[in-house]
Amino acid sequence: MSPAPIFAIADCNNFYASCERVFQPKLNGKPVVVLSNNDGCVIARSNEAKALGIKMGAPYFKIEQYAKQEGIAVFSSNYALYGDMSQRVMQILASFAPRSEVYSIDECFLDFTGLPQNLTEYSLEVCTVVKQWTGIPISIGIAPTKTLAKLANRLAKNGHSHMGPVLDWRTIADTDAVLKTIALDDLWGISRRWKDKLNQIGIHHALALKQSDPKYLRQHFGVVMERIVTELKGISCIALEEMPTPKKQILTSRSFGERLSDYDDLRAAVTHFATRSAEKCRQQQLTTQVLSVFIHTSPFDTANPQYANSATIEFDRPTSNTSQLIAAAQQGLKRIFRRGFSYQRAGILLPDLWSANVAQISLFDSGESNLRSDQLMTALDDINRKHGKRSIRYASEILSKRWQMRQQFKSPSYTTNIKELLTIQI
DNA sequence: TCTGGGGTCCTAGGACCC
DNA sequence: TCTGGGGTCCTAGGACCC
Repeated sequence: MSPAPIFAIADCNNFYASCERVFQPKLNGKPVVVLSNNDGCVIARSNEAKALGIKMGAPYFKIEQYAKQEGIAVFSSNYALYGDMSQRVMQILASFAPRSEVYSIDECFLDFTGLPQNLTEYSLEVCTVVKQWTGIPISIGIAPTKTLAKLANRLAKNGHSHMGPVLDWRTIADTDAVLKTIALDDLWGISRRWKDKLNQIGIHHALALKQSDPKYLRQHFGVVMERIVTELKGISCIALEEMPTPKKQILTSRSFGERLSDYDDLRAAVTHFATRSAEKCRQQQLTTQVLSVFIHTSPFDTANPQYANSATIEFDRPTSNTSQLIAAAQQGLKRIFRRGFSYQRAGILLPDLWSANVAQISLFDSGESNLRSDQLMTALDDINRKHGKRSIRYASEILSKRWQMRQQFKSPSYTTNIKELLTIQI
């Protein structure tokens, strides 16, 4: 019989805020927040910012005054930096376990099954090494199921562990007493709506959920809830997934820095999104059979007329060719664009992806023209990698820049752009 | 004036076939 | 033409995650 599984989840504390601090150590101990794209709302907060009452998702314009008054350091999001820091952290974490699963930009599941070490001490060492080598503080939760590991991690983060940033669920004397104190929406996979629905049938905390009948819950909530209950009981049914599963869809979309009503501005935006989508496809060695382009006005702008529409274009054969995606995107946009609206957002969705290797070749295709266009795309990607993103672009993308995001407080891309290296003055 | 972006999974219901 | 069951495929929408 194989040993009972042991999962750990390592989670970077306030990840985006911590990344910014690595390069500005004077911000240690100070409140820091990071804003979403377009500097719209708060998506990451240091502990000090949380203590000041800054809420996750708070619109920036509503807290701007307060932030200034309290001396909160504010950053636009810098995904080049966070992505690169994430890779460094993940690489270190993976070296501490036979198997690992990168779960999100700041979280990684580790398989600790059968390790001979004292797992609490071992995990404390992992935290120390990650902090020393990257500057990023992490917490680790350990348990027989992913759901309980996530919970243990949360408890450790909130200071409920005697071992600092690490909590092994199995060292807790009375786990049911702990579960009784846990709100339903503090569990992985349960959000406000389900919490309310569970409340309605008399389930008010994690212990009550654990003790309820999985089959009954399956009928009313589906198989996802059944799994959560089973995992709370300590029976693992959500496995570690080492191999990242190939993407099933690719979405590239943005809110604009300002409202747009001109066709040419939207065309430039949509061209950019199509270009990015094609690049993502090629990076992941995928091709797409279908492209869908959508535009809409702001749902918050109730004073003006609303409009939203999308158009879907099918290709003769699956492709990842930038020119083809742009052509389709512009064709679709022409179909759905209406004059007289203030557009807030547009995007490109590729909902039907194929592995580039198994892409079917249509009967009437000449193999040679495919090869030539593949070579052209490879050359394009190479040049842009070597000389910086966007060195070579399609003309219709650069006709307008008005759609671009507001990023008032963006830090340099210290680790990914040679021109933005950290400089130190002595 | 100002409210993110990119995903996944599951389910229900309709269309269609045998 | 009618009746009925069972299966598959597709899509839209709802729920969740970070």
